[in-house]
Amino acid sequence: MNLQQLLSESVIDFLESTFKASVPEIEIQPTRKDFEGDATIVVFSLLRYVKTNPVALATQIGEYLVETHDEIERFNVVKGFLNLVIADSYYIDFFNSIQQQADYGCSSVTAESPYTMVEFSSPNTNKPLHLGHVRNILLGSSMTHILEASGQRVLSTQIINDRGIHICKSMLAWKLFGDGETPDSSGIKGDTLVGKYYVAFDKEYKKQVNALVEKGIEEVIAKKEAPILLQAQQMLVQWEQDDQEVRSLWSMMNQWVYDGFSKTYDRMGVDFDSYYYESDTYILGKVVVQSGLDSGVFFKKEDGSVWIDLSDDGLDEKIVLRADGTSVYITQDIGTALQRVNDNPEITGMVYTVGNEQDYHFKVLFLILKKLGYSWADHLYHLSYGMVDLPSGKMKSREGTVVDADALMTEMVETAQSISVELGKLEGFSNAQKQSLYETIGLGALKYFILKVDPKKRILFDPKESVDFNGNTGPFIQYTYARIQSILRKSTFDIHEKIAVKTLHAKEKELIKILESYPEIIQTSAQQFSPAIVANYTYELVKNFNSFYQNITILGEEDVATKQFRIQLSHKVATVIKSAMGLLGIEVPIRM
RNA sequence: GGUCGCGUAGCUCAGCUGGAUAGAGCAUCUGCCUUCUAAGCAGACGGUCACAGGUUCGAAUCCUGUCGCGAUCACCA
Repeated sequence: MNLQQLLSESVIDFLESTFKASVPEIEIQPTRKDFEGDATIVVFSLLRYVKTNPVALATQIGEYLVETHDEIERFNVVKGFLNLVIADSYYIDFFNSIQQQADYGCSSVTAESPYTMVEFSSPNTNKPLHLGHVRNILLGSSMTHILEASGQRVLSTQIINDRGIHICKSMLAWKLFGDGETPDSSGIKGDTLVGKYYVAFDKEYKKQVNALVEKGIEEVIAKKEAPILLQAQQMLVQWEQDDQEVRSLWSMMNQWVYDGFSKTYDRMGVDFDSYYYESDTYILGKVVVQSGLDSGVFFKKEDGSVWIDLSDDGLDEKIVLRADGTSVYITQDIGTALQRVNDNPEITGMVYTVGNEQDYHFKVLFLILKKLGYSWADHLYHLSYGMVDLPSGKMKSREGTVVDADALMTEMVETAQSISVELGKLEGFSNAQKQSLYETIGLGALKYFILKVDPKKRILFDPKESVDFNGNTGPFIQYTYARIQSILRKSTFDIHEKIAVKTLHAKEKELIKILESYPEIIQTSAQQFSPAIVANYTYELVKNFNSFYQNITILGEEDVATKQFRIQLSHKVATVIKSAMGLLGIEVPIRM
């Protein structure tokens, strides 16, 4: 039991025995820094149970606690606030207790732990990943780490939208204008190459539409009847009919894209435990629809289309199968969900990382799955996030106003390089070391920049201003970590040896208090599906360490015990920084 | 129009299970590199927490309404 719980129970007992008041809970919060003390009990809230004057009550509780708990050194009362001063020995003991724990903050997993599948990225196969995917991937990937640290078993996955008219467009354009170009022959990354033909299709399509309009055909009709579009549609039909030539072209170009994606994922440092392809799962939903039809969850209209009535839940009627028996989007999602549980029967829940423009879709999907009666349907979560906007407005892939993920990473790494060079850092490093550091710093800046913002909020991303390296940023945190490593390198102490310190400097105490809250931060972050909580916590820890670092001598301390304690404290701060940054998928360098 | 989300310093964001005088970074200005890495530290300046009501000892935080921005309300995915 921690001190908070101990004090809280103690106060409850005290109020019970002295005032015959049964108080359900005592909330203890950190004391504001302008007041003396470490923990504060707000007595106002107790006045409901004990009719008395707040100051008198606070004083009584304070006296009782000082008398009964060695950890409470003294107290002061300001209005209805009881500020408790906790003895240094408590913090020192606490620090010693966590000092050896390598995985401090993380909960262990048992066979009974929840088993969650996290879906993220989920790209189309007709174009490269862009800035929007970057946010998605970073959020989803980071959540897998955070959920694991909070004590869950986690599987990461993605559903790849590998079928449909959009891929046919790329395929067709490649056939028409490609001249046999391949990633190998051109040296272009596979996904980029396929994306190039998607743009080529659109260019030709627009040209044809304009030509038709000039001939006096209405624009609406021209858009539907441009020959190249009809050809693409024909190709889709051929695909569905299993036409050998189309299928093999499709396989080949999709493979190019996967090879390209996998390079991007590698560079970002993310991976997946499994992959699902819509071409495999789009039929499965239909089976579920049939069984739901049998059990009365769905109903059929005269034209043969299948619907679900969600009006009792405040939503509309929703179609789940077209009159011609083909799937709609939600049919596929139902099928995919089921397929995943079939493949991994132990799954107890799923997380979908998808932009907030699909909030309604997931509300409907989850409700349908619940109505179908699946046990895991109670643990579905839509990790919804805001769009990434550019200063120029919305990103449109067809208009070339997207920020390509690969180009973005390269740009970040180059920025890291030019700033490093300008500052004259990294002298004496080999070229390979430098390059690897630029990569770590540039990507750290990008990842942190995106993850520190509450997922719900929109991000305005200005590529020109790029990303800052000062203040609440990835590089600042990495830099602090590197400095600590430098101290540890220069110190000759054994970090594991126990030492006896009697009193704490205010900055030391502050650091220990922040370390104390780390396990709670991980849990909150997991519950709220927000890596931003971990990110902002890490910044606070780092900021406090920097203040400590600049204002207190560590290596130069005369008193050996104090010196050693400070080194150990620094070491622990470093391990927590590394752990927290690991949850965000960000590397920390030993030197920079 | 219905539904959902957002609105906090000039800018980018924390804080939101109700607590004391509202928190950082950037930008602007002051100091601090012969001393553990100055990508840093210490400080100054900067606020009608969109607006109006309500709930109560107490509201940026909870409730209602208004305004602004965005998303969504397809037999698209």
